[in-house]
Amino acid sequence: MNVVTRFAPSPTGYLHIGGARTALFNWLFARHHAGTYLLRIEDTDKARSTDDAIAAIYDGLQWLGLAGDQPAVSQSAQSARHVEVANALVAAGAAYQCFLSAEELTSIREASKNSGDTVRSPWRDRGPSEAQLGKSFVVRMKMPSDGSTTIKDAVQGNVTVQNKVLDDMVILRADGTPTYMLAVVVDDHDMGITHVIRGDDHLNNAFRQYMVYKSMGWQEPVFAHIPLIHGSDGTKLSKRHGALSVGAYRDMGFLSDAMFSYLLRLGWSSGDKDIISRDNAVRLFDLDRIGKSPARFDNDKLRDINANYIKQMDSHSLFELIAKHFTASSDAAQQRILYMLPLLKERAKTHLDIAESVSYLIVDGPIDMDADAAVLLTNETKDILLDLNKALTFAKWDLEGLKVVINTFLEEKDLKMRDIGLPLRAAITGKKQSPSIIEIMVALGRSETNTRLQMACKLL
RNA sequence: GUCCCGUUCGUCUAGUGGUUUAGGACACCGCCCUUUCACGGCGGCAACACCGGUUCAAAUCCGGUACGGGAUGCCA
Repeated sequence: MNVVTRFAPSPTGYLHIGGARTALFNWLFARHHAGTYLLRIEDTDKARSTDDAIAAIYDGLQWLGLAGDQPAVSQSAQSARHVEVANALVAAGAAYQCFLSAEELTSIREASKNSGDTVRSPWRDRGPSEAQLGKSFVVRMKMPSDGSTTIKDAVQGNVTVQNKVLDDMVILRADGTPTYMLAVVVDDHDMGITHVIRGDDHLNNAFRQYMVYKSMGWQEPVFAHIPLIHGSDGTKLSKRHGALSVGAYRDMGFLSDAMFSYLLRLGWSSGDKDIISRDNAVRLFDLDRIGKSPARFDNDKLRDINANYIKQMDSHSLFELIAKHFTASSDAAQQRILYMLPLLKERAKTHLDIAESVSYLIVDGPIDMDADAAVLLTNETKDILLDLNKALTFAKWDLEGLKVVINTFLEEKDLKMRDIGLPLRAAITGKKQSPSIIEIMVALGRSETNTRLQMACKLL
């Protein structure tokens, strides 16, 4: 079978984490089966849909490498077709016109809540001859009142509901526009979707939609309802959990591949593997490896995965990433950063961590001194550092050369590296923490190191 | 209320009736490495929601309870 999947977001906001993972699973399943992955914008609710949201969704998908194989279909553009199907459904007796007023509906709902019975419109049993001409109506599906329906869900297994609990959903609004419940079925059918992979908040809807397939004599797709992603406290992901949009994670410095890898492992697994490349994911992905319980979003784990990807990056790619976040004052500064990058990336969770920590490599001449670093430079330590600076005059300026000179200096002064390491770092970087200070001296070069030691150690 | 789904360390998960003293990863703690912070190495803490049943044997199968989630919209 030629597999066709789709990701069908409603454009009411940015692409959020949950949507991104749904897109990912659809993309992966299609790729695994050498099928097609399509995009559809579910904008049947015109009031809530915006162009900005559509752009943001495309942007997020693009970043994750989950753009559709064909231009996205706009659901609202298909409304004539949806209406046509609705009319066919009415003609076949599978749907009916309902003239219930808002008040009547409310009281029926009220009554059904008390009795436990499903909401039913009296109009489902009235013939077309009783239609109230000129009055507005909606079109509802006529759900069977007995028997049961079983859906073989690829993730949830066999799920059965009694048909009598299915409500007569509205498929055409009073203004004649189609609802999502109808549009989703018609579009999935027309687009030849073979596998509907979506959030399990749609599991109940699947039974209602199933009736449309049956009434139209259409083959229903394979359903795969995947559990939603929850926040760290186990509740539905919402604003108070912090960032939700894919774009926000990109802005926080997370790599596309890391996000891809993390999202993949949220609810899906392949043995013990934690970090899975795109290629391997395509090769390994399968619906029956998707878990049935909701996963919580864990920022620490994401950061760890991202750190792994950062470590694997080559220096030049990494430099391009971080270079957007500062302006190097000279070519020399660029060379210093390139030299230090292998060391810097070992200690970073995101490339932003690196960009924020290299101020001492960017500038030439005097550097900004952090307060906690400044206190390490007492008059006593300044004297020692100035002496060291003199001793450095004839050092061979590479890692080994510097080590030799510094060790000799320490022996002569009867000191240990721990006695001068911190002040030396403070004087040269203006910081209390950094990678190996000797490596930094190598990166900075002789004259820049001398300058900084002299500037920082001027006695007051 | 009714219907549907779920429940293994704090978190993501491995586990598909005996291979399990329930494994890995993140987080946390300790030790080592070390000029600092990290990284890395080693070690530690820590889970089958509960109650019954089936079976020689159950985290795994069945039933119930509890808790969580979803649906019950002229939203998607």
